[in-house]
Amino acid sequence: MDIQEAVEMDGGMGSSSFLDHVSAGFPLQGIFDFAEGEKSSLGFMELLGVQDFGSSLLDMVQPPPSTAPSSSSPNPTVVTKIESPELLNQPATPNSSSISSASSEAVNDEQVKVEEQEEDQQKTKKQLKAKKTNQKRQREPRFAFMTKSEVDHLEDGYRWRKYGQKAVKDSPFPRSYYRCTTVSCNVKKRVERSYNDPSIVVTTYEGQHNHPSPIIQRPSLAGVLPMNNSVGSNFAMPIQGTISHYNHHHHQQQQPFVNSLLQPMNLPCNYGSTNAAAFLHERRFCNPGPALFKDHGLLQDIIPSHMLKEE
DNA sequence: CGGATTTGACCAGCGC
DNA sequence: GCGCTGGTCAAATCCG
Repeated sequence: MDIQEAVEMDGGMGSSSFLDHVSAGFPLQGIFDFAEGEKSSLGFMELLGVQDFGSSLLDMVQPPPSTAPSSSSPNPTVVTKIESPELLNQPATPNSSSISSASSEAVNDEQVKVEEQEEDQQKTKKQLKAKKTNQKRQREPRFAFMTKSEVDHLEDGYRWRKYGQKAVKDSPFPRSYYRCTTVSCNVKKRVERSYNDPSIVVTTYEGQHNHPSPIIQRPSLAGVLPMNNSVGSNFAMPIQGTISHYNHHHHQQQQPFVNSLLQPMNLPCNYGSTNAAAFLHERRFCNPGPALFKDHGLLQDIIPSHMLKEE
């Protein structure tokens, strides 16, 4: 399974290529993919419980100029996409449109295309599935990270127990299923490798942690990790990896689900690193706290300066 | 010995 | 209805 397929599972990646962005030398090789958009104005960040940095990060993660027509202009197509009939071809929720308008700042045309294609491909599955699962399984919001890493199971500050592994169609790499080991925390994640680029690990999180990171709580780590001031957050960015976010519409969950999205969350962090330095970077963004990315100094820790958008 | 991992079986959803 | 696939379960196994 390649990345497209991998993500397609969650986001319905289409024929175009998210992976192209990756392999094309995307500076950060990172994309926040606010494909689902069933959220408020901060999209992924809000999903992650990050609320204070406004659109700066969203802007920041825009692709390089080659793929981003205009770094400063909002992208209306996102809204179009999000509110496309495909997506709304589900039992409409009162919050759908308002939430979906959210992430428009964060993505560019390329991303929108990808997202549209994903959704096109996935819409039928999702919607049909949603109808059926509406009564039974409650799907949690999902988002996926695409991370360049040599290790499959990336350290994200939480403890996971593997509960399954499946061979994935069209991919030589199996998909692993993990559950948060914390009792009463039903967060799951799936980890799989892109077969187009085996160095890329696709990690898909499902659900929200209802507890602090056990690693953060460790004194030894706490002393090392830069938890001071404004860098606190519930979320971490993969340093070298490509980030793809798919906060799935699980419309079958309707209102309760939407509400959950709008709540501050203690979502997992994802790390694309295997080295200590990167881990420290990552941890800092994983720490609970008010403001994330208050200054460019922080941003520049992880984002090339040219990726930073003037605010 | 307890917790984590492995792995085959099972189930549900979906397309044909 | 059948087969394929994703997702989960749970017994067996591994490991510290």
